[in-house]
Amino acid sequence: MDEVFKALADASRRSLLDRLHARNGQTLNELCDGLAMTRQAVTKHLAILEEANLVTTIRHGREKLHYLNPMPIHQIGERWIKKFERGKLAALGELKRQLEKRDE
Amino acid sequence: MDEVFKALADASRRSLLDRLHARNGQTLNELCDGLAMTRQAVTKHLAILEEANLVTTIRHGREKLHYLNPMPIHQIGERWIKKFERGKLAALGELKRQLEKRDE
DNA sequence: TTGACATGCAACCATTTGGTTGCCTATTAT
DNA sequence: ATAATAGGCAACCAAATGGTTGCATGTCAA
Repeated sequence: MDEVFKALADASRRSLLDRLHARNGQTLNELCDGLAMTRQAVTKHLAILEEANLVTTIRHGREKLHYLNPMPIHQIGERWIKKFERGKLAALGELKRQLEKRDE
Repeated sequence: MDEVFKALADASRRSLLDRLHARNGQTLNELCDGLAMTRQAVTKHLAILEEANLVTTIRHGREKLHYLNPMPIHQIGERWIKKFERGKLAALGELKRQLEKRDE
């Protein structure tokens, strides 16, 4: 779980996921296109995404195809975000109440 | 958005949010209890959470009360995670297909 | 078979991060 | 008044992070 949060903490990595979301199964060089980074930097980012199981790769000859694995993102939604959804309104209400009390 | 992701990337900070989720409106010292960290380290974490708008504080005499603001978490769920929910099954299907093709 | 293409590996670098210690200030209780 | 309590500030530090460059390797096409 921690690895997933850490992987998502970087904007470049999130944009790589976005690109794979738009078109799955891209090669390393395709994913580099248009990014203001060297290929090696992208390689490192993809390694982190792979480590976090957000991306799965398949070698196909001299190419390496990258596929998005949406499960970890889904799990963060289920196991973490939803916990804060419950009680969200209560927390907001309390926050509002306390902010108002401040001005007494 | 980036600030929120970065704030959530640290396990200590997520645990602080958990604690506030369990009991809202705690003081700095209360939040320090049981953590293997100095008070100053916790202060820094809370500052990052505050910066990301995940926590709002109210001074009350010499105490500083910390309140959870669940909105940024909610927004990440809405604006980011849900995007990957759509097409999740398609992506998983394609992933499976490619993984099988690998063994041909 | 030889050159071009796709990727991998390793060393290096600056900056950020997560933490510490030491001391200072403000508020409350005795 | 004074001691204890709650928190703030600043300097410092080691390790992690995000990036680079240079070179090596494997694979495909002419």
